[in-house]
Amino acid sequence: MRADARRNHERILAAARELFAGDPPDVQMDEVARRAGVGVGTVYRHFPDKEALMGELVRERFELFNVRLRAALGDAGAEPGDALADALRENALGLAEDAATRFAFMSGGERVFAHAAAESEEFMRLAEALVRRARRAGQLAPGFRAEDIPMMMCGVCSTMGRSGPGWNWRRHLELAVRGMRG
Amino acid sequence: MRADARRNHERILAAARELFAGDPPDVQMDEVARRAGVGVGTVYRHFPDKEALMGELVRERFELFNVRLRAALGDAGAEPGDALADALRENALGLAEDAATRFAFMSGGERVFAHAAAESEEFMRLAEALVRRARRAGQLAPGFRAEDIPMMMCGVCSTMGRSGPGWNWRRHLELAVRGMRG
DNA sequence: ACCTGAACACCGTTCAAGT
DNA sequence: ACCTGAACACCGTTCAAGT
Repeated sequence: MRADARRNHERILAAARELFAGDPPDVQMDEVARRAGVGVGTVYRHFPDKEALMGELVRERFELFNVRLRAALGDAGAEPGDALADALRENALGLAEDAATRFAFMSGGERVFAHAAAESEEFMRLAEALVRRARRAGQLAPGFRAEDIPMMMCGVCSTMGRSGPGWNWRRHLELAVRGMRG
Repeated sequence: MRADARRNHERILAAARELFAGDPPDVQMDEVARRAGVGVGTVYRHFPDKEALMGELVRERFELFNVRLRAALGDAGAEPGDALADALRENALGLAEDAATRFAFMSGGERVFAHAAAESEEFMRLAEALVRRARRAGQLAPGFRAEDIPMMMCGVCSTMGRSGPGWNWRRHLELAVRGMRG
């Protein structure tokens, strides 16, 4: 990839992140191009369509999730149940601060997740290892599975950035964590 | 309201429900009009815009939710904690079978909920009464509040109709219910 | 190789004309 | 009062021309 192309690629992603963090449903491709300082055609050269742009945000977020899970796995000091719960809390916080990616997660279709397939599979492997450890230590509810984690994180994500009396994603997360632990 | 106008109103809503249950993001207003057997202008005469159409779906769903909560309140036989949990299960099932309204819930903005304000306030009153009873019976987790219910239902809703390994809204719901109960 | 932006297609919304 | 649907505006996407 030519140097200018690589720079454009990054600029387009940065522009998308900034704009989607603002008023996500109203983001236009022309606007992304303008903010990135390129023509619309260039946006489409790098990302086949709008969904692909969102897919890349999701893929990068999974990479960040995985960094946290790996750190939790490497941390031999903490109680396994706490290590898992804290990793989920940190990941939730990261997502709460990234409205652009939340939008991609919630409104993106299959293709968005297909683009992050490798990273989400790695996520599941790491989550399974953490769950196994916590289970052995007797710190999880009997029927809980690693596969429940994406659902619960998706649920907590769906309450982020929404307003309403009593709406607080941290409370929601703790409710879910209580369901996960014994 | 004239008889033909009332009939059109119902037809438009029915058409919207059917179409939004199919491929929600692709539903067009022209298509709603065609299926309802009216002109597009008539759709707009009855509903100021697309969001208003979704708002009405949400409002009617809250009415159904409230029917269940009232029934649970009236049922003196069951344990209060079970009465609450079962009402939530029934409401979740209703929503799971109604993809059109799920779309309205998840992708609708503030206006969608503003349109259902009266019904959602009634929902909170009923939920608070059920929670109070279950709390007195010692059947809820210490910090749980009625205000947590919309968050948890929103979370479970966000996993409905999505596919993925292990994705099952009933499991997600039971996880949340375990967090709610002691 | 890669970039540009005018042009096209599609769909939400309006409004002049009709009953 | 209410209905109709052609017309308009907006925005995702393409592609011929450029470097």
